[in-house]
Amino acid sequence: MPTALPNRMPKQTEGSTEQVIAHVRGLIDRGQLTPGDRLPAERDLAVQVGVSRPTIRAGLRALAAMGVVQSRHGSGTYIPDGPPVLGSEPLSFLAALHGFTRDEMYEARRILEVGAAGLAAERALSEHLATIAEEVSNLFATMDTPSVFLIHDIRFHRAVAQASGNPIVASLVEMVSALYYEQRRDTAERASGRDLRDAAEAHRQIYQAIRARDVEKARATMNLHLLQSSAYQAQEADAATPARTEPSHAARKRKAR
Amino acid sequence: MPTALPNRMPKQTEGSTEQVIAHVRGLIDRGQLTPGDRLPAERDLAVQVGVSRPTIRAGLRALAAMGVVQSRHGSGTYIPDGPPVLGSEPLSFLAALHGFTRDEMYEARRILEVGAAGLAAERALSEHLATIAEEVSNLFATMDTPSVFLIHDIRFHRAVAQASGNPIVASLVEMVSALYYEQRRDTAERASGRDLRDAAEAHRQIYQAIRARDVEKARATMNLHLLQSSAYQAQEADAATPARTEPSHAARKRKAR
DNA sequence: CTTTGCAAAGAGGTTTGTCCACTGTGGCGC
DNA sequence: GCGCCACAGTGGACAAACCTCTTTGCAAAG
Repeated sequence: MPTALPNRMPKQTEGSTEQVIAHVRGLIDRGQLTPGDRLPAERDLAVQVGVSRPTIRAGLRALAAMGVVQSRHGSGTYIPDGPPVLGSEPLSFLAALHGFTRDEMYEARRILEVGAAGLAAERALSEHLATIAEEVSNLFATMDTPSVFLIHDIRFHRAVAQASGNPIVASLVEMVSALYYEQRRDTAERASGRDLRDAAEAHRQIYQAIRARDVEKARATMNLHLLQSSAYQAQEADAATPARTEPSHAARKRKAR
Repeated sequence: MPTALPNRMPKQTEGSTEQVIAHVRGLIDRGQLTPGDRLPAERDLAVQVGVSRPTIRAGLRALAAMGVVQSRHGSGTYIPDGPPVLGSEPLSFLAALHGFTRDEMYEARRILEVGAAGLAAERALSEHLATIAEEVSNLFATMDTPSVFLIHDIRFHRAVAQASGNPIVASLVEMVSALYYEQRRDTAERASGRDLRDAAEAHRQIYQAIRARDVEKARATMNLHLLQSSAYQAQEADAATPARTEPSHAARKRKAR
């Protein structure tokens, strides 16, 4: 039994589960763990860190909840590859807990996406422009099926965020957009054909402004688009007001302290 | 074998740990769990959900990592009270994994905080103005101690974000600012006295624009302040160490153990 | 030689059982 | 009446299993 483990003493001063997170963080900072890599097996990690396997699992579970790692049953625990992504569940929980309104969400989207559109107009690469253009055409092609339209709507805004060239901004846009999508997919059918046509046209104008490298126009068109979308949805909500909506027990959300 | 027994229905069907998260989510959506409340004890939750206690712990650990709940040893697990907060660790891990640059971080801050400053100029309440003003005076009072100056710097920007009246925007600002603070507190001492004086003056101008309800000026002064801060820090970095960012041995991916 | 099928190894997922550390509170002694 | 302390309840951690899924490689069939 080879003893003399490197970390044996500070078990009590700090939580063991934070040791796991710190250990993984150390591996990342040291460059020994990059996107796409597989982490050591839980049983091996338990030996390395000097804690039990359930503790390792607790730490990995926390990292998975943060989106840092991703466990695949039977295969291993990996660091997600591809563009950086921030989980949207925390924001979703916050929305449920604090009762964020639709207007607040659209306002946050406006701030983020207007900025992203401005950056995209400055530095979008040709591949980004191609992706954006494709989604614009997809929007026009699916105006008759709101549920599919919504998917391309999301992809358009994601593409613009990517084109901003700033991964932090792109991640934030993605996070807030996910919240919008989550709320929207249930009510997408309410959208009128005219609204969808207006929306598609608005997206086209945003694309053209970005393509023309017109920063101010890109910001202005994106701002207008989101303001109009917010207004449309408010109208829909007004139209479909009273006792009609939720299929089951998800209806009442009143606070009863 | 009779399959659908109402009495005996274990959790074989789907991931047990997601059941825990879904259960808590259900409690929140149903309004039975609001900020400040205490969750049932782990042993009780295990009975309610129908899984074992370690599974409950795994779910709660994930929720804690998302910032949804907060466990206090010996007391219980609570839903955090106060303003909504998004954890900053996920963003910190993303920064370490994908090598976010300081410029990208300042750019994200600029987009968010310029928007927040504009909203604050529109609708800041008197209490918000008072907090902002106090931090401005604190900045001028602590120009000789950079580490303390940094604290009030953070508090000023947090106060502006709060004054925006949009909790989503405030949370996002907080998250990105935390990343800045984490990187900054180690190098705060490098700041020159002149830079701190300029920074304090910039904050004062932002405050005055917000107080005057001048939306455009609030946005412009905040934008300028963050651009200048970014430039200052770039100078500091150049002066201190010509090149020191990437981990030297980030190449080896093979486990050589 | 290629393709298909399956079994074994290895990975994460879950459970049961036990003990430890901390917190809050109420009762006991002073 | 006041302060100290023990107790019950809570989260934290460890251990030893067992299960399910994925991967992989080898053998049998074509």
